[in-house]
Amino acid sequence: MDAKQKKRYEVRANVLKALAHPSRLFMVEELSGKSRCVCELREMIGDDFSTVSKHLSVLKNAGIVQDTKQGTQVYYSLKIPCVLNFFTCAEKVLKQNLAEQKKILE
Amino acid sequence: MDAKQKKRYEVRANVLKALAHPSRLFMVEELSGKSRCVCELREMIGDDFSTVSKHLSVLKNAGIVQDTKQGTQVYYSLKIPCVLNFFTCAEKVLKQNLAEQKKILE
DNA sequence: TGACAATATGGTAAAATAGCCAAGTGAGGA
DNA sequence: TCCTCACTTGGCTATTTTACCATATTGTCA
Repeated sequence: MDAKQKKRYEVRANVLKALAHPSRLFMVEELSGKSRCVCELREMIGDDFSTVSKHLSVLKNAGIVQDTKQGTQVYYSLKIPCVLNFFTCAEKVLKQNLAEQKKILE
Repeated sequence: MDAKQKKRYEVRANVLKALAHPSRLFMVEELSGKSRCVCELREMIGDDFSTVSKHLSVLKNAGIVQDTKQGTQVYYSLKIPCVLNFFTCAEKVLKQNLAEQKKILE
């Protein structure tokens, strides 16, 4: 791998890294369809305001979500809907894993 | 989010986390189509043998790849091909990001 | 059997990440 | 204008991740 190729994979990995956290994954799914303000997400997740805010900025920096101010509130929405495909695939991986674990126990 | 839902997202995030590293992403793409032995992957990546081996075990533990021994070599192959979709989507995110950066510079 | 080749594993130091508290910002209402 | 609400940012510590080196392990071949 030369430097250029390496960079290519780094950049891609960063997108995945941004998604690879339970709360952020939850947010992304929650933002599919409708946009939500930080306070709504915070309530659903239950973490500190600052924690939720930082997670959102990670997603924003990765280019996955976008934000708009509406008065005193900030609304986030999903920018690239295809990230939802990750769920479908992750689900497949997990199902397969479960199936194999069952097989071992039989 | 109750404990059960939290667990659900944790498990999914773990699949993504396994993919969220440049070398591992490279391997997954490289393993699409044909299987490769550790030494081949090591040569392509250029890291230490132990490093490559550990990356592979991360992918294996996540259920993304599988391995078979052939004599003294270990061949890895992709178990769940849909992970390749990640690339397509990550690509879209990146393209969009680039397009926006260009807009800002104009 | 002994030695070597291909991997895996344990240990460890450095870097990155997560989540809390406290302090800062900015819009809207009293 | 001052206060408050909805966030964001900075600072800090605990945890996780990464990648190397050294040390097993395991199969092959002489």
